[in-house]
Amino acid sequence: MPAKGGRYHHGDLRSALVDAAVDVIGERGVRGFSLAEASRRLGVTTAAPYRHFADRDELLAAVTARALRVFATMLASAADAADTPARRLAAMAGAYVRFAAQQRPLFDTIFSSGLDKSRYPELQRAWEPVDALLTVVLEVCDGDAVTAGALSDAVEACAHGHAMLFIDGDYGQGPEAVESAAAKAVAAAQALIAGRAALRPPG
Amino acid sequence: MPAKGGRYHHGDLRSALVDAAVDVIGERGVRGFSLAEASRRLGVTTAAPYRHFADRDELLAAVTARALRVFATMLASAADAADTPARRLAAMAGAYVRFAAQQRPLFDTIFSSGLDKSRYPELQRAWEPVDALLTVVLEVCDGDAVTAGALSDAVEACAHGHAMLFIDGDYGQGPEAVESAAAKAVAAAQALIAGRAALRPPG
DNA sequence: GTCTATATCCCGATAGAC
DNA sequence: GTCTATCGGGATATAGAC
Repeated sequence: MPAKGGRYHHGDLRSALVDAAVDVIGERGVRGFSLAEASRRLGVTTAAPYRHFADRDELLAAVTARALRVFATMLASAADAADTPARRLAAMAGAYVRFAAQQRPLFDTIFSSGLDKSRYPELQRAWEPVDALLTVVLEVCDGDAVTAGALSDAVEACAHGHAMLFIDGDYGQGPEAVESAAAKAVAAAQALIAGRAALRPPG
Repeated sequence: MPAKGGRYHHGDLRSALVDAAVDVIGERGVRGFSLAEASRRLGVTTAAPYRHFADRDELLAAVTARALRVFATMLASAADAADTPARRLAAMAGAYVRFAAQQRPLFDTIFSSGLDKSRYPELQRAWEPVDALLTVVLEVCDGDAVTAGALSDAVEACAHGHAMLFIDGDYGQGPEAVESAAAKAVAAAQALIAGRAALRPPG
């Protein structure tokens, strides 16, 4: 906590800036984020961040990396609580929606930052644990890689779509709407698993 | 066409501004859009738009309304080309993805403008034709409204998710990637239809 | 219906002091 | 490692002339 109007000397401005950025994004959206505003909230001048980040986008990348760690953790713990591969996959779809709802600034940052991912190797690395989690589909499909790839895409798309529709307010607001949306995502994943024969590419 | 540096007197600046806005959004994204830039491209001053729109957001709302009309048209013509309710639903999922790919500025505007929809009745009206198209699911489910509602949500979410993943570049670029992504959305819709029994809310 | 001119605000980024 | 000071740029929006 910086003293009001005082200087900020606790030596972890870098990390504090990431926190502040999340707050700003939560209130004003990704597009409303600015280095200046984050600095102001910490009681430092707008010049200070440049000791720790080359520019605005680099801070945004740091926020994204943190967001992806949280995301992967939520998906993993949902998967761990289920007892079959199919249930694990469905549970991750539900966790996907809950992450969007409960950590909306992080979700927005991951998917709407507008950052050119290829320019930030840090981000590509941060995505890997998330992608790895989707490999459970291989077990669901008994090692059939073609069907597994299709199922993986479909479940991911479906979970993402439910998350977006929830955020858009189509399912209402409040904790009960979150659970309702998550349940829809779980059910859709189960339906996709059940109907996965239709997913195989033509031919 | 405004003369270079000349005045703009053709009397349809309002409509021209919507066109220009689409161009700007196509090049810089929704968040890069500004009234000033759109004005500049038409050779008018930044004050001119205020004769036609109260503020920046009102122009953005006009763009969104136009985008929704195009969207509804694409979905409808895809549905018309299919011969069974189930195929119509699946065809709309494919058209959803194609719209995102072929009319990306419009898609972005609809889903990422950050506009508070409840404040623009014009937008709520513009959504109605799109929502109405999804009622084909009732036929797919033989009038079972509960399953139909769940199936409708699932297909919409899935199509939306595939569109987003395509835009994010996860499926590659180019016309062939578009068709691939659209095919995935169609297949996913079919899988959801096939597995729709799993979609019914618990109980 | 558009222009000129202007007021106001915010942002990113840098140089140099401490 | 942070501050002071500042530059340059771009946006929204308004007032008043034509």
